Amino acid sequence: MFEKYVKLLKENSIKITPQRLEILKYLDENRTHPTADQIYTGLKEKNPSLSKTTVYNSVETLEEHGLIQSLTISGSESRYDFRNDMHHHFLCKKCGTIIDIDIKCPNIGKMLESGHKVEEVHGYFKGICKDCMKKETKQNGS
Amino acid sequence: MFEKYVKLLKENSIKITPQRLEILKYLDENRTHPTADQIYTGLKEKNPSLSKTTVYNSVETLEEHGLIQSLTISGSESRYDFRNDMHHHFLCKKCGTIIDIDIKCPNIGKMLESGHKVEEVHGYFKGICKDCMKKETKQNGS
DNA sequence: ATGTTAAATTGTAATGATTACAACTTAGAA
DNA sequence: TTCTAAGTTGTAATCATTACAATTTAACAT
Ligand SMILES: [Mn+2]
Ligand SMILES: [Mn+2]
Ligand SMILES: [Zn+2]
Ligand SMILES: [Zn+2]
Repeated sequence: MFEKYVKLLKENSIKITPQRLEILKYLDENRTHPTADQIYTGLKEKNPSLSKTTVYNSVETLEEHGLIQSLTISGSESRYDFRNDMHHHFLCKKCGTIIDIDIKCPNIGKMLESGHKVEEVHGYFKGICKDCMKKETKQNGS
Repeated sequence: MFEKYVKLLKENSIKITPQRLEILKYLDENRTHPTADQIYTGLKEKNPSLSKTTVYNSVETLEEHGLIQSLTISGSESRYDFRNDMHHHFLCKKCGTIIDIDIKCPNIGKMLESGHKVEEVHGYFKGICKDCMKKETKQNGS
């Protein structure tokens, strides 16, 4: 059940705790880029002793070690992503969904020449997602 | 003094108020991507009656009309940019500076094919800026 | 120029996400 | 099994942002 996450934590010399395992598993199984609160609520029922502070502490640790990444796409709250590889995101202003966009940033080469040391790359698009566009079209009849 | 900003507001049919003119001028003259609080503090002395709520209201209006744009690069607070054209940013984790990166995103073409309606494009790089790298090199002697 | 009114400004209070902190618990090493 | 540094928990504090109601004002019509 948790072997995969135990392995991940061990490989990164992070202490193995039930809370961290649950949070990792939740993020792995919920690729919706959930907020800290969504992680907390999603796990609280099966883990009644879980504290929201622990969720914050855990995602911070996991991010520091590069196991997960956090997104500041929405402004009001951080979102967490099990995927730690570089990829872009699309935020739908209508339904709030955050979609993975699997494209590489071709600008990294230029950034390396700039003299700045690049450690993170974030690409965010915002607009109306495909599904919401379909719904709009239906309503308008156009 | 303010003709430029009066013109901008008029062109966009936004009511002209002293506060909006001051805020626009501040953003034009401070291309550091300041926070709402920095705008407020920067103007408060010369405009003692200014309210922080007005700063929030004003930047919201200005952004809605496309006169300025807001960045969610830092996570903890929004930053405002007089430039409204598409460009990328670099956030230095050491000194906190946000630098304009004048490159276009070559991925927009692909996004148009995706079926999603793209309204905003944000590209953020994070790391250590050129200046902070120089200082580090001096210290390490390497 | 004056009056009118919808919109803008202001100050304060409420909200909501995140962090600080101190007491308690536990994972992992010896 | 014992020990202890690290992790967890609950609560309180912080900080950015928003809500709201009273006051003021920009822009338009007279
Ligand atoms: Mn993702
Ligand atoms: Mn900029
Ligand atoms: Zn949508
Ligand atoms: Zn720097």
